[in-house]
Amino acid sequence: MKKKSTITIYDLAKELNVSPSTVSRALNDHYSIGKKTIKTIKKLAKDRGYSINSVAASLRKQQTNNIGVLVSWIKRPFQSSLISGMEEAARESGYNVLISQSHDKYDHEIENTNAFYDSRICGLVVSLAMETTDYKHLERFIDNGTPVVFVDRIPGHLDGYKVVINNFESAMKATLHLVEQGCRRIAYFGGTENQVIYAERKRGYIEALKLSGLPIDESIILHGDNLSADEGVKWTTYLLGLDNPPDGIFSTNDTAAVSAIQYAKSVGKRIPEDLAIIGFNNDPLCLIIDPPLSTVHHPAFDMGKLAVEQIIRIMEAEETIPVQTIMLETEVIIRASSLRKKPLD
Amino acid sequence: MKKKSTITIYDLAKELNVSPSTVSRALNDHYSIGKKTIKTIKKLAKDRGYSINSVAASLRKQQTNNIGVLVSWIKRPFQSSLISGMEEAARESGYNVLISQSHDKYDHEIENTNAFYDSRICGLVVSLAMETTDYKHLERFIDNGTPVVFVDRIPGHLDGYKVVINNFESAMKATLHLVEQGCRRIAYFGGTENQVIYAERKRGYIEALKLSGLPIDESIILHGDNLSADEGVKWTTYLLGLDNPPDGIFSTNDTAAVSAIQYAKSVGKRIPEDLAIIGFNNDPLCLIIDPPLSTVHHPAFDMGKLAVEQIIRIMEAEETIPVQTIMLETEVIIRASSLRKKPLD
DNA sequence: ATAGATTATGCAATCGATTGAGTTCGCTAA
DNA sequence: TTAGCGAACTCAATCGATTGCATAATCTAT
Repeated sequence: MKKKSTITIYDLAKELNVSPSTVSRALNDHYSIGKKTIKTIKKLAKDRGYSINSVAASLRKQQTNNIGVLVSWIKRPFQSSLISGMEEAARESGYNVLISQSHDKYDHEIENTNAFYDSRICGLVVSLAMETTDYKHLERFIDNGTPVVFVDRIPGHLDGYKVVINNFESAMKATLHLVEQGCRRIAYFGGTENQVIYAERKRGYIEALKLSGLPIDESIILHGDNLSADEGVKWTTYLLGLDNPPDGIFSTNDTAAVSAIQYAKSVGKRIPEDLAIIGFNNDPLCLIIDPPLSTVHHPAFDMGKLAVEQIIRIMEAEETIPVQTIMLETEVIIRASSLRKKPLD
Repeated sequence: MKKKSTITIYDLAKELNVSPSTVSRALNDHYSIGKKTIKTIKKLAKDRGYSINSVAASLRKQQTNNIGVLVSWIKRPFQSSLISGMEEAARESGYNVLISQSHDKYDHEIENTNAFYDSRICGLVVSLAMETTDYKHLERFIDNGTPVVFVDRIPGHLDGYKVVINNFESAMKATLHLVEQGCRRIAYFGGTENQVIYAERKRGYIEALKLSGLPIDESIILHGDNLSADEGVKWTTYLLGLDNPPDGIFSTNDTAAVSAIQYAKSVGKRIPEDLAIIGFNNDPLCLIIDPPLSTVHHPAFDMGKLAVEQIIRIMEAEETIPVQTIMLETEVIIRASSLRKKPLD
C-alpha cells in the first residue's frame, strides 16, 4: 500500500515564508509567536487540511498519547464497561486507548505487555489475568517512568496506583443480607485465592458468618478457574446433592449465580424460599433471570474512567504523585432471588 | 514524568563495533547480514533488554502498526465480541488495536476518526453510528491509501471493503419461522432505515410476509433509535393494546425482544402461545430469559476477526486488492419463545 | 593474476515535529 | 546616541530506526 503525500509543517512554512519552528509553535499557541502570525498559520493549516503527525511528535517528545489497557476478556460485561469508561476519559483528554486481552493467561499477559512496551505507550491500565502472581513484566514500565494503574484485579504484593472496590465489605454485606433473610447455611462461589479480589471477598464472607455466629464449612466453599455458567451448574449440582444442602449461596459473580438459579429451578427448588442467592457485578442478566438476581453493584464504568484519569494526572504532573489506592463504594442490590421477608415499611 | 534512558540500536552497535544499520538489518533478518553477525546481535539485544522503538520505526516507514476501530458502544455484547475478534486477529499479526466509540453520534464519529487520522493508524475498521449517513470523514483515509473495512453497520452508498451478514435472508428466515409456527400477524421491531442493516432486515421481513401471502400492516412495523429495553416495553404496550394485537414479533435485536417477553408475561400473555417472539444477535441473555429466546445467531467474533484480517491483507499486499464484500451466514436458533409446534422426528 | 561476482558492512539522508540557543528589529530609557 | 530589552522569529540538532547507495573483503572462473 502506498500512502499519498500529506501536508507537513514544512509545507505550511514554505507557503507563508516562515520557519517550520514558527509553524510548530504557532499551532501549539507558544507565547513567543505573535497573535497575527498564529491566526494566519492556523487558518492556512485548516485550509490545507493539515493534520499533525503524532508519530513524529511522539518520537521527538519521547512520549506517545496512547494508553495501553490490558484486561482478561473484553466480552465480559464488567470489563467492557471498564473499557468504555477508559475510552471516554482518554478521548476527552486527547489520548487513545490501545486494547489487549490476556484471556486470563499469564503468558498472554506477558506478550501483550511487551507489545505495549515496544509501542511506547504513555501509561498502562491493568486488570490482572487470573493466573498472574508475578509482576516483573509490569515493573519494567514503572522503572522507566511509565505510570501503571491497576484496576479491580490488583497485584497482591506490589505497590502501585490502584482503583478498586471494597471487596471485603461488599462480600460481608452481601453475606449478612442472606443471614438477615434467614439463611443459616450459606455456600460460597469464588475464584482463585491468588487473586486479591477473591481472597478479600472470601474474607468478607467468612467475617459475616463469624459475626452471625454461623459455622464455617469448607465443604461448601468453592473455588473455580473462571466462575463460568458451567462451574455454577457443577457446583449447584454438588451442593444440592449433599445430605445437608445449603439454604443460601453467595456467588462472587453473576454468571455463576444465574446458572445456579437455573439449575436449582430445574430440579424443583424454589428461589428464594429453598435457596436464596446473591451474585456480584450487577450484569444486565440479573434483570432477565426469573426471579431477578440480587447482587453487588460494581461501578465498572467509573472505575475505568478513574483509572485513566489517574494515569493522565500522574503523567501530566510536574512532581511525583505518591502511590495511592482509590477505593469505590459498592451497593448491595436486593431483588427477589434473596428476598424472603417483606421489607418493613 | 521523566523517562529513563532505554537501549537503542546505537548502543548495541557501539558495543559490538558495528554500525547501527547492521544492527537494524540483523534484527530484521536482512539477507545481506551474515548468520553469525545476526546471532551475536540478537543475543546482545536480548541480554541488554533491547526493545524496538516502534514510534521511530513507524515514522521512518511511514506506517504504524496500529489499527483503529470505531464502534458505537463497546459495552454491547455484539460489539464487544466484534472487538474481541479484532484484537485477537491484530495481536496475532503484530498489530495493536486502537478503540473508540461513537455512542451512535455522527459528531463523535467525526472527532474520533480525526484523532485516528492524526495517529496515522495503518487501517480502520468501522461500524457506523446510527446517525451517520455521510462518509466524507472516512473517504479521507481511503484517499491517502489507508485501508478501511466496514463491518456490520456499513454505508449505503460508498464502495468499500465490507464484512457483513446476510441481513435480508436472516430476517426472512426468522419471519418465515414465525409463520411456520402459525403466526398470522407479525410485528416488526427495527432501527432507523438509514442504516443498511435495518433496511435489509425490514426487506427480508416484508418478503417473508409476501411469500406467505400475509398482509403488510405499517401500523405494526416499528422503528426506533436504539432498540433499547425501554423501546421494547413501549412498543409491546402499544401492540398489546391494539384491537387486533399481533401474534408474533420479529425483533431486530435481542434486548428489545427480551423486554417484550418480560412485558407480555407481566400482563398475562403466554409466550409463545399468545405471542411468539424471535430476536436477533444471540446475546447471552437469550438463554437467561424464560422462555429462552429464539434468535438469529450472528457471528460477531468471526466478523471482527475477518475484518482485521482483511485490513492486514490489503496493507501487506503488493498490488491493489479489489473492493469486496464478505457475507457471512447466520443461523436461526429456535428456542421456546417461538416454538409452538413440536418438531417432527 | 585479474575481472567479476558475491557477501558483508558502513555512510548518511530521511521520516516530521519539537526545542534550546541564538538572531533580528524596533523601541525605550539614560 | 546607544546600551539594553523584549517580542518575534530562525537555526540546527534531536528523537531512533530504516534504507539506497557506496565500499570493502573474499571468492571464483578464466
